[in-house]
Amino acid sequence: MPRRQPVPRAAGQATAAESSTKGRIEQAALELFAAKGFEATGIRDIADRAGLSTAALYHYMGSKDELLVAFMVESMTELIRAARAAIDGCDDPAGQLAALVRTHVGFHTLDAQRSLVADDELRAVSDVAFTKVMQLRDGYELLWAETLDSGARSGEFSFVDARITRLALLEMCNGVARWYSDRGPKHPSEIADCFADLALSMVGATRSGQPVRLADLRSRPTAEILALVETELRGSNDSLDAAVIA
Amino acid sequence: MPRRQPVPRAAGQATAAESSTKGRIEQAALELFAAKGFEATGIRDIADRAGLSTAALYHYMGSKDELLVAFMVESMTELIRAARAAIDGCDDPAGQLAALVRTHVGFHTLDAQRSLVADDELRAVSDVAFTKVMQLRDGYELLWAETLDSGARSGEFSFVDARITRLALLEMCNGVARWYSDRGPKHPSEIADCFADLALSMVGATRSGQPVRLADLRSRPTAEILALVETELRGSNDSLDAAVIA
DNA sequence: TTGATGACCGATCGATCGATCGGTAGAGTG
DNA sequence: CACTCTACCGATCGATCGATCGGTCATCAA
Repeated sequence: MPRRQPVPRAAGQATAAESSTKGRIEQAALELFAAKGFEATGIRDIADRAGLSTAALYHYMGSKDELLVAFMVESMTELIRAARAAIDGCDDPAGQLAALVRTHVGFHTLDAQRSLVADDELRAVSDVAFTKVMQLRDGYELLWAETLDSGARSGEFSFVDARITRLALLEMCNGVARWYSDRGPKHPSEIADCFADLALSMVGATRSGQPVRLADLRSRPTAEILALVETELRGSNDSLDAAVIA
Repeated sequence: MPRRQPVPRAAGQATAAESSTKGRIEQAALELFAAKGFEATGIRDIADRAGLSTAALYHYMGSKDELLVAFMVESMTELIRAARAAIDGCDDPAGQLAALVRTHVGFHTLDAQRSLVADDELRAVSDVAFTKVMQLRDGYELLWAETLDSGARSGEFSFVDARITRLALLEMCNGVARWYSDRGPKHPSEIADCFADLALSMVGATRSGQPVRLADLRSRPTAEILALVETELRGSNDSLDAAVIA
């Protein structure tokens, strides 16, 4: 029975997540976690999909739990970085909100599986990792809270309760990863734009009495924001290249 | 070791879900499914929490899967009935939307655990049950789709895409069961009102050019809608009484 | 040619899974 | 008193769980 050869890889060359054995394992695990849930996915399922034995899995990973935690930490870290970059230099609340929403929705469409797992499997991780992921999430939600607060203070936004509005916004945007399909009728950028308008309406964004829409904003174009998201996604999907470059 | 006596129960008397052994099992299972997820919950966990042996469990239930499916079918059926009752006699789209949102949010706060399980564990049920639950859910979402469509046709609503708006609304409302706590600062009725306003803003509800809020509607009061929800919840939480009455 | 290293596998560990068995205690019925 | 029924329980079933063991084969540097 032939063994798999080590994958030749030139430094700096772009490498898809599935081309390395470790990448194949992560991709297999991600697909199964997203489709069946973490608890319902066995290591034999992962091994089968990756085309390996269960023993070989442990040559590349620590444990099933560590795999999940890695997905979550990576996902949240990249999302935070993308969001910071998207609102950077944007000082009006409406523009910030539109940037946050489009970044979040872009992330949840372009990497729907990892986003879904990161959002929904928190209860499966142990106390230590749970705390770490929750801290990341709190930091991310702070970006939203600050944007909503500044909009409310300046009078550009009007809503009854900031906390409830933030929770509603975030759940609405998280939900994208639950129904999005790349075979659906809408491109991620269309969905992102649509959600930005929904969010602006939701918070009652107005300027000189008139409702503000995405088209009215002198804001970063959606293509630019999605490019930011893709940069973050590419950054971790092949951590090998990052190691080579460093 | 003393055996548990059969619980004496007068016909028609109100009976909390936990007072019968079957009710205790369902309550225990529900709490665990909601907290840890269906797959992560073992029948030994359920038995321990209900104060029984695992063998005794099967005196009252068919299987772990049947328990889950029952939760889902009950939950969806009651939600549909409550929603139909809430929009009954309400012919303006804004009033219908406000009724749907408040019913949904009421349901997801007053029975947060069952709502959470019904929404999030669909992937754990087998093909046959999956189809059945999906049909129920499709029927429910049709109520929302029709309301959004009629509002768009009449010009009272304005949004870019009806499907995306519906999905965003539903995910936003489903999310309530994920963060609601009865020890939180807001009463279910306050959350429901807040969400109704968010939804009306989101769909761009206007009347003669002015934004429509919940307070502007000649709509069923929230207390009345929550009472409808509670009636539905009471209806199934003690199926024993229903059997006695029938 | 040898020795080290990376990539992997077959076999198997103890634990836990959902579910079932043959029972037993006690209340109710005739 | 005998019988039935409900309400359970201890023991255990085969299956599957995540994880680990001691290997084997191929590559490559010395």
